[in-house]
Amino acid sequence: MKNIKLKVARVAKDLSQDDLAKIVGVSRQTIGLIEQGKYNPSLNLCVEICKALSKTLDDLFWEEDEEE
Amino acid sequence: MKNIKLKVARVAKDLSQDDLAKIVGVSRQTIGLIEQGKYNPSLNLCVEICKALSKTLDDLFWEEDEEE
DNA sequence: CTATAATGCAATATATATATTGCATTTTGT
DNA sequence: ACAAAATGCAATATATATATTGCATTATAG
Repeated sequence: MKNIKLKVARVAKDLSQDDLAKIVGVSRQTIGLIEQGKYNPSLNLCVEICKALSKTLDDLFWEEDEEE
Repeated sequence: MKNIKLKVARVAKDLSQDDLAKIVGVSRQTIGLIEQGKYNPSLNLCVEICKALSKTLDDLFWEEDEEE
């Protein structure tokens, strides 16, 4: 499923996908695909994204009820 | 770094690595290596582990200050 | 309305998470 | 002390996250 919370947190910091990608050291596509829910990032990448956006894992990546 | 919180949460539920592995649908080695901090699980796997242990991502996988 | 930036999408290539098997070592129960 | 279970470790194989490039589309600024 799409990760709206991530997108909101990113735009709240006035960052483009490309900006965030550079900060956390991945490609723009990776950020885009994560926001679109098209894949399953690694824990380390999630943590880096959280730090870049001043959030925690639960803030951005925890869904109370998830379907696949 | 080793994930002590994961190990503690697992033994608190009286589960072996193999038990937990079966519940979340991965191999025993995968659980063992995550506990030893020898790799970087996917977000989906982290979420499944959390659910199996009645914890959240922040409970098991968030470290306030991490070094690599 | 037009230029530019931001995002989506597709294809191929690479790195790495995960599976599998087998065995060694440690831990636990009796 | 012994048996059984739990864990660690190593090698090879596979699936998939991620990189890279290029182009199409959508949003934003002038």
